[in-house]
Amino acid sequence: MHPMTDQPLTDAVPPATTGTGGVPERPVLEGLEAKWSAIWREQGTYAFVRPASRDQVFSIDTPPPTVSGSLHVGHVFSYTHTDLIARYQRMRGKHVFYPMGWDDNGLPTERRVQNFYGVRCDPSLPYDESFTPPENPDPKRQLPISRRNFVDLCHDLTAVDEQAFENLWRTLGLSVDWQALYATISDESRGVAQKAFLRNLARGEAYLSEAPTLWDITFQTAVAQAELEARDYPGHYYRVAFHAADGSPVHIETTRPELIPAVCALIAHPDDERYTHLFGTTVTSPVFGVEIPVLAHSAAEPDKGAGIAMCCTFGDLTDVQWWRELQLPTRTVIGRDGRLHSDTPEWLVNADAYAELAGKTTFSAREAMVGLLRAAGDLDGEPRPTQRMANFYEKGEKPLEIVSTRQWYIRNGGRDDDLKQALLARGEELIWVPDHMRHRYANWVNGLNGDWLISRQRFFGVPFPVWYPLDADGEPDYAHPITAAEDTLPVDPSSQCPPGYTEDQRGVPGGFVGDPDVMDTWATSSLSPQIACGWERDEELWRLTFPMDMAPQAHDIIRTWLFSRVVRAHFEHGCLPWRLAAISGFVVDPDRKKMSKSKGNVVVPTDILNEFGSDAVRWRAAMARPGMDSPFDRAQMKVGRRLAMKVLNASKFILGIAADTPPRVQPSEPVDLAMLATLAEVVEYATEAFEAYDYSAALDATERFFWQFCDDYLELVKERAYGTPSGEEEIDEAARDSARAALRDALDVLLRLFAPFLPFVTEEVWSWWRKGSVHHARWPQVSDLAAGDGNPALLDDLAAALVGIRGAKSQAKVSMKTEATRATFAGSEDVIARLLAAEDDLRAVGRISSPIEWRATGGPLEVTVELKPVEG
RNA sequence: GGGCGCAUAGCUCAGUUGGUCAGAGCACCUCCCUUACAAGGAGGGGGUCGGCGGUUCGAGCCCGUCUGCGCCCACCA
Repeated sequence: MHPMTDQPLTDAVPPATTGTGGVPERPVLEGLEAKWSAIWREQGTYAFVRPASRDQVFSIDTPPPTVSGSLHVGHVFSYTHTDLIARYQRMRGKHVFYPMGWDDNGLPTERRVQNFYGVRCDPSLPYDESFTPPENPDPKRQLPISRRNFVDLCHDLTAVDEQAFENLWRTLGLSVDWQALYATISDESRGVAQKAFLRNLARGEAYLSEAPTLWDITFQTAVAQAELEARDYPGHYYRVAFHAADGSPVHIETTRPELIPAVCALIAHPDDERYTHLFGTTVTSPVFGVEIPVLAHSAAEPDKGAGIAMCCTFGDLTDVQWWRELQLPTRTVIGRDGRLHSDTPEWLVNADAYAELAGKTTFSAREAMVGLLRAAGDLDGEPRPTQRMANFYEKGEKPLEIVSTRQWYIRNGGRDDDLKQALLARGEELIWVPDHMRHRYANWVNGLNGDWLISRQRFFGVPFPVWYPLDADGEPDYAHPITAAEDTLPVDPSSQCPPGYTEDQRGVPGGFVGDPDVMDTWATSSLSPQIACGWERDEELWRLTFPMDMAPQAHDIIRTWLFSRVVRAHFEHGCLPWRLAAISGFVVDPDRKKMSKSKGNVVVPTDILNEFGSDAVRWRAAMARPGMDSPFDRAQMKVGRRLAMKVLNASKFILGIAADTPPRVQPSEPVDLAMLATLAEVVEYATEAFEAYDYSAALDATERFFWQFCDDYLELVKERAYGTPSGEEEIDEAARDSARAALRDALDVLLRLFAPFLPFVTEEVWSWWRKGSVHHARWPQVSDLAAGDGNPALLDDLAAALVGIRGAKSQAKVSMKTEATRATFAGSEDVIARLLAAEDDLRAVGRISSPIEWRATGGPLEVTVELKPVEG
């Protein structure tokens, strides 16, 4: 089925073969991405082939990117980091399960569809079969369309977006198995999300509750704690007088005077002597004359504002706490659209004044309220400007309101200490790379103050698979939801009817109504392991891949995606969803600011991939260590490009000399053995580094060796390997073949060491002389290198000797090919002894025409060179 | 306010258990068009390893402390 993946791992040094392409005259980087990504696709190079047992598998919970968003270099870097590990594991012989997912449901897609097509969803409209989107969309005047038409457009647009994402990933060379592709809006994903939800519900881990909820007035949906973002928000302090029974004023300070009609208590700290005499008494509110109790609560902070606060339903989360713990009445004035109710609240004593506020936005109502307070003489002094932090929905632009709504929750330890401790223990159990990221998890779990709100009052998402029976008055019975049977999933309760009912009973007394909400996108993506690994749909795949090996992701979604997956797996399977979390840093702009669209500092990945090539960009990504933020620097890309080019050129050179060296020919010269011994150390080091997920260290060691290999070793053995000595000496075939065998073996190993980082050039070179894909070649081992008793120190000595020779020529400002008529090497006995073994190579590279003089001085290496005077 | 991380050449960063550890690349300067490579090659200048204490025969490396920077969380009175 997959010819490339079914064949055994390539031997370290297979019989020399000439690849189909052969070595080109002038190798180039251009076109390698297109060429090899097409071949990999055709040959199924990265397809997951199921082995017999779990321990042969390395499975990866790939982050499903939000396809309605745009990718920037940060994504390119972090996905590359995952791919480096995947490729390493594959070369180690693991069957790598590396799926890709598209996160295409949810609010981001809805927003993009609204803007792209100039439409909005109106669930009350009927489906229009002949609907086509407006030709000239006007984002300001969005065309209302039915829910089904809207969802159709969401599917249409995500399909286009997903193709662009796939193309980018293929160009970047991600070795994902595109057969294992999933989308969070697919039937399968919806089925998994609904099934997991029903299981949670049956076990009491999910529940429906009417409670104060953080509410975004723009999107008109509830949002979860994990989606909050505290931002600076300018406002004013208003000093407002309430009135005690004896008429004396009690001043509070507020930034939201428009909430005065919603006040249900004044609250101060029990120990605050300024207010102890008022506890248990009542005051009347300004303008509206409502009688308000003055109460004590320890959450009141004496040094904040006036030290006594007005508690409204609801201004902030502290209000919710007071309202709950002091059992205060609910006096809601702000609606789901963020405007004050048009109807006058019945608890207001002086109700007429409310007409000034009714139907207004909070902003306008505030202005009007200040006018009323001023007129009543209850505004003390002038408003004072202030800058405070307010909670925003991370995708929203207006501060969140708190409104009481009925929502679905999943328990997450926010209201249950036993569960919290169990989830903290899961965080302890998980291996984190880098390790300190575990603190962010613990920090977040410890700070939870409520369960996980998963329902959203939106349209493009996974519906809740429940209906509610309607009583004789047509009122839903929320306490007894009708759940879908597992074998009917996925279901859409707005178009399908519950078991035991018929469609004509929808919405009529005694009938039923479908739950209108959808799950938040995290409620689906929290099940990415269950979706990708075939939970209860493909038992064999599940057994082979779950729990997964690695969860790669960036640190910003530890509190959302990582935590929610832990919660779901803990409930459903009683284990972690993976062994290890690999946390990537961000790519930041040169000023170390996070890249974001609004700052205009985003670097478009396709641009740099086109300009420098994928291998170059991958090289730069690999330089960013796990978890470290990395500033974007265009100049660095050039370095990666140079490396990729160097691999092509050096390989071409080596293969021109050594491609046909028979396998039985083994290196024997001390210089060659020294080089191989050094390379063996690199193999050892790089392997250890990869085992510790430190791809940067593996690359660093490989690259360091490679440059020295090119600059020194290649130059040293060039002439010997050619077998064309300049003098009249006879060709030493054994010495020549030693160099050729060493070059052959070194290249073979180097290509494999570089393969995870530079998949395109290494595959290209591999194809010149090897069969199969380098990406299925076995990861190199020390035993691949016949280094014998080679001494790595010799290579360093030679490097120092070369610096001496080259330095002399450089200082004389002459060409490197200038003849040296005399050369003296003085140094410690050890060094001289070692260098003596390479005398011929040194003479060749230095163009030294006379015998070298050696002196053992015991001091550091000193090189003296006499140069032939330049003629003319 | 709580937590975490970082501070080494102009820039980006390595420096594994304390003993050639003062390094690499970029940038900069000089030179070389050498038959793998001019989007190249060779050579070179450049840092009191954030400050102050301490442990030690010896400290970028360990401990304490201070300063600066970044990130996460909390913070609408």
